[in-house]
Amino acid sequence: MTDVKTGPNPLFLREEDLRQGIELLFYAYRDFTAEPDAMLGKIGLGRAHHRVIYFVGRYPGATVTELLAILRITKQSLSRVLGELMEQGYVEQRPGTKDRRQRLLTLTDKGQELERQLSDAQRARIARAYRAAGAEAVEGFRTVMLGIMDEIDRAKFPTPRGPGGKR
Amino acid sequence: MTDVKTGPNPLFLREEDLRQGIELLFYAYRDFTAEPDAMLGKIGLGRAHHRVIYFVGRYPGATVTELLAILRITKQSLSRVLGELMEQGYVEQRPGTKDRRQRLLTLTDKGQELERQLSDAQRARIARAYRAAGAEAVEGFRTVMLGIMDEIDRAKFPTPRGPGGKR
DNA sequence: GTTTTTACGTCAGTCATGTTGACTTATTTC
DNA sequence: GAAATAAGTCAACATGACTGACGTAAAAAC
Repeated sequence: MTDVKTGPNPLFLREEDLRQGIELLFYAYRDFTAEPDAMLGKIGLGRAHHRVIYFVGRYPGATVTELLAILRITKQSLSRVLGELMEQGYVEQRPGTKDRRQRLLTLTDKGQELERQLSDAQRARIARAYRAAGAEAVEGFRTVMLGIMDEIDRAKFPTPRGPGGKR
Repeated sequence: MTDVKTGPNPLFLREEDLRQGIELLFYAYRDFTAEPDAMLGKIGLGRAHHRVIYFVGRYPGATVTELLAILRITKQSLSRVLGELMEQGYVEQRPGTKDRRQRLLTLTDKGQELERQLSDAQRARIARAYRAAGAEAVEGFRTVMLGIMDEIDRAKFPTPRGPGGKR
């Protein structure tokens, strides 16, 4: 108890600090997803559809296998969601040219429009938080979030270059 | 377009930066929840049970209404999960003393033990990320996460006091 | 050139977690 | 005493995940 030893490195981790980290993730994620979820509900879609639309928009021409690796869900789960999105004209697929077994996925115009609307709410939230926090805090955020995620996906986030400015 | 006005503040936000923020949240949360989910699966519980156990452990004597405000789910959803946890001896309730309509929730020893096991995986993940990132980055993480969540719950995270050290 | 692996799809059944809506009981507040 | 609040309950339903089994086409390996 009274674990208050002041070292030269201010980073000693109390129970309290770690608990706070857990809760920050819970609350931030809860609120981060609330707006898109509400929009999706109105058109009869769910969060799973948002994720697929988001990542197909992010990686146009992605294959089903690539999507599965990102989402970490089963083929059967993805299949239903993807099927609904294609049936409703948000996503299209075409056979791969190099490998004709593959289905390369892209967003239709309708899909891009929905993607934009959904992610705009999230982008605005991130932008607001980033602006209020400042560039240095954003770098810290980035570093910690990368440390929280599994190592395997960190390569998706290349080291940022400042805007030619200081440093 | 080309919204690139470089002010004295180096924080100008490109599409790319915001997109990256969205993805950091997705990947970090995905991996943050994976380990407890796997443990819970083995004993026939799910993430919803973890959340209840976590917050009852965090706020011993919390009422059902308080829990509902934190989790933002319906009473009926909570009721099922809470019922299972009580039936299986993880959570207990006793009537409130000041207001006898209330049910004050606490973890049993068994519940505390499970809470510890589940959250240990998450605490270890946070601790690893914090240590690798350093104190300054952690402060930035905290600031940005607070900015992402709705204002209403920020009061749950009082401004940290350094350990009597620098600053 | 046959075998094996891979990419994708599908059918069927199940489970966990959330929702809405209606209604009840006990207790506190006005 | 009436109204509001805290909690619980029943019923029906939607979503998003899972396992397991099986099928097809194409590419890769032998």
